[in-house]
Order: sequence, then structure tokens, then C-alpha cells
Amino acid sequence: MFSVLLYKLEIIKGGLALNYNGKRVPPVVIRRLPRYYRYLGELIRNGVMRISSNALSERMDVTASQIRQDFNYFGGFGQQGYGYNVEHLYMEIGDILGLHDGYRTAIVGAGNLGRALANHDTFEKRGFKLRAIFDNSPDVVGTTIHGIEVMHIDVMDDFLAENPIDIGILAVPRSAVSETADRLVAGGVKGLLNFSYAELKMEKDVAIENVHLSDSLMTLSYKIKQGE
Amino acid sequence: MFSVLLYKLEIIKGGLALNYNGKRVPPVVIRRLPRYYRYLGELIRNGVMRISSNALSERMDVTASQIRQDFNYFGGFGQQGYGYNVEHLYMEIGDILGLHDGYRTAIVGAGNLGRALANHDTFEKRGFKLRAIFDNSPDVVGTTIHGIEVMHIDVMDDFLAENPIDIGILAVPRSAVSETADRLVAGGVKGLLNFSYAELKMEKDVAIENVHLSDSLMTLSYKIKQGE
DNA sequence: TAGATTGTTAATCGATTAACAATC
DNA sequence: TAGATTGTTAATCGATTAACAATC
Repeated sequence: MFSVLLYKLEIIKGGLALNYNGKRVPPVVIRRLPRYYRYLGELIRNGVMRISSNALSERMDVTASQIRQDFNYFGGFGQQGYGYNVEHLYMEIGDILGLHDGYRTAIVGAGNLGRALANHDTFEKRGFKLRAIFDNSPDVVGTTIHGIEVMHIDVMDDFLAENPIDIGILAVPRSAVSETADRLVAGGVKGLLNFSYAELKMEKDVAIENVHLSDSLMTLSYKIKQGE
Repeated sequence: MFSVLLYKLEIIKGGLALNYNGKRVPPVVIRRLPRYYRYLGELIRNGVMRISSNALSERMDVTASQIRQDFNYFGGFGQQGYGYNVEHLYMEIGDILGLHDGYRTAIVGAGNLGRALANHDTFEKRGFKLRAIFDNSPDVVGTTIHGIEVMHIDVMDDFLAENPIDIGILAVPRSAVSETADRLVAGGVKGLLNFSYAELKMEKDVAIENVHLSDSLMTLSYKIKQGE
């Protein structure tokens, strides 16, 4: 009873911190996982079978200590005196990230960005399944993007009822974000990837990632202006 | 003399930390500036003239303390008993970010993503000037995107020599990233915004921002899988 | 003036790095 | 076995929050 209280307290206190096997994983560690995944993929392509935290740290420009700490939040995948088996580590991190779960996605908004995202092969390569594209413009509805026929946004609710979707990708104008997000969540979507300029917040318990392309350009601009 | 040494040491020790008026600004603060800028823009659109750190903190889901600390790295823009003048703050942050410097950009790679970026209005709204688009495919060269005629990548070096560009935006396949980046830097570009899957690193003193669209999708996937 | 709210210092919290015993 | 390298604890560093005097 008391331990349950402590546990809840932990969740509240941790804020955005996420749990893995009961362990609290700092968000900053989670955000590093895709980067590890990327480098490990490259190592595999280069035929590297095993790697030490030290060798990896040199390639990735992080400390070996951090690498070992990070992996240990998930149980530690290495072997003393040997290092890490690259393929195994790659698999494990893919597992942790849910890349082997075949999450189904739908893109809402088939403008320039929506089309680019639909054609973005990396999403598929990472195991995500694009199942639908929606738009409200008669010019686009009915056209085929990446082998998928664009549907009218009006049929979205019905479609979601019949075809469960895990992730909604928002590439709609700022004005439409909030309503679209609500409808996707009502339709059972578990997570939202938002590319619109508006920052998305939701009451309901749904995962959200906001991506702001112009933020990166502005950060770059700062670096240039202030002379790095 | 000694203080110069201390100063240099500071830069080295700070790693990626950037300086503003001699003050060391933590990278994490810089990355928050575009977000402030976004919210302030929204306040202006809503006709809000002034705001306290407290009121802003509620909207943005950060602490008022952090807001005041952040702004103070740049000198503090508020007034005791009053708060912050929204328009003034917006201007100041825009200044700090270099948004009023009219940085000229060129996009390399006119595939789906490159085209989406060329049409991404927010870049323009933030004061960036798109001056050229390059590609190597005969199918695209000569076509017009967002009012700009796509040039062949072969003429890029000559073009850069005649028309200074500040920021190179990379939307090329992974295999071409490194060479393209080198050529842009040789052509005098001061910063690179890289959207390709490969992580870009440069020897030379040039600002870099890597954007990995799939990283956000993977982070979202983790949140869904581990139940936030 | 009194009330509000900043700018700034001090305290706390969290994340990174260092160190080393465990062990393959 | 001896050497290498992890997993993990302890030390350091940095970032966030709290508190309050300064001041508009």
C-alpha cells in the first residue's frame, strides 16, 4: 500500500520521465536511443560485429561512461572484457523503441510536407506501416501518394473505427491541428507526431511529439550570428 | 593576458556552449529561445501587450523562474512590477536569434523533402531568404519550385562564388551529404541544416544542425510502447 | 505610496563523468 | 590465466527551482 503510494509519487515527481521495467529512465536518455540506433545501423552496414563503449564513444562524440550508463537503464547488453555485440544491441534498442511492433500510421494533410513524409522511406525502414493519408482538398483526394490513395478527411472517423491506427502524423495548417488531433484520439490513436507550427497539448493520455522544423533553423541562425 | 587564457579555457570547457556578450549561454537555453519566440508570436496575434513570467509560465508549462533565468542570460528584458512588453521581447529574441539579419539560404536536393522545405512558409516568415535550389536530376533541373528555378548541382560552386549564401539546407541522400557539405563550406556557407539521415560533422568552423525526422517518430514510438 | 514583479543569489535537483571492483 | 571491458557506485558538474531584495 505504502509502496504503491511511493511509486505514484515517483511518477508524479519524475514528470515526463518514462519507466522501463520499473526503472525510471530520464527523458534525455530516451532521446539518445534513436541516435545510438542510427550509429549501430551504420556499424552493421560496415560489417562491424562488436564494439566497446570506448570505440563507440569516439565515433559518436560522447563519453564511454555515458554510453554504459545509458544502456544500463535497460539492463546492460554488454559482456565484460568483450564489449557489445553490435547486432544484438541494435535489436535490443529497436525492441525498446517499439520498432518491431509494426505500429500503423496515418498522415493527415497531404500538402508538401505530408507528401514528403509519406515518401520518407526511413519511416518504413524503421518498421512503421503507413496505412492512410487524409486531406480536405478535392485536388488531392483520390490521388495516389506512395501507393496510397488519399482519402477525404470526412471519412477519417469511419476509417479509424474500421482500421485501427496507432500513430497520427499531423501535417495540417496550424488552424486545423487541435480539431484533427481530437478526432484522431477519439478514433483510438495512441500517439501524435505533430509537424504543424502550433504546439500540441492534449488532456487525454496520449503520447505527443512536436517537431518544429523552423526551430532548428533558428538555432542554427543563432550559432551563426553569435559565432558559435 | 591571464584573463584571455581564462576566457579561452572557458570556451573549451563549455564545449558547445555559446557566448552572448561574453556570457556563456548553455545550449539548453538557446534551444528554448525559438519556443519562446513562438509563444510570443501567438501572444501578439492575440493582442496581448504585456505578460509576467508567471502568466507565461502557465501557458508554456515551464517555471517562471526558468523564464526569468533564461532571459537574464541576455540581459533581462523586463521591468519590475510590470513584467515583459510582449512586442519588445519578441523583437529582442528575434535579434538574438539572428532573424533580422536576412540570412540567405540555398536548398540542395529537390526531392520530396527539399520541395517541402522550399515551400515551407515559416522559414520566410522568420526572415530567411531562399536564394537557390540545386539538384542533380535532369527531371527536376529547370523546373520552378516556390518561384525559384532549380539549378544543376554542377553549377553550385560557381553560383556560390557570385552569390553569397549563409545557410545551406541539405536534403540529399545519405551518400551525398558529406561531399555536398564540403562544397557548400568551400563556397563560403556559414551554417548547415542537415535533414539527411547521415549525421554531419565538419572539421571546419561552421555551424551545424542535424535534424532527424525519424528520431522523433522513434521517441514517440517508445512513449507509446512503454505507456508514457 | 503599496503592490507587483523582476533580476539575481542560494539551494536543490538531476545528469554526466570518473573510478574501480566484478567478471568475461 | 592475464587483459579487457563492462556494470555500478561515488564524485563532479550543470541546470532548475526557490527565495527574496531591488525597484518599477
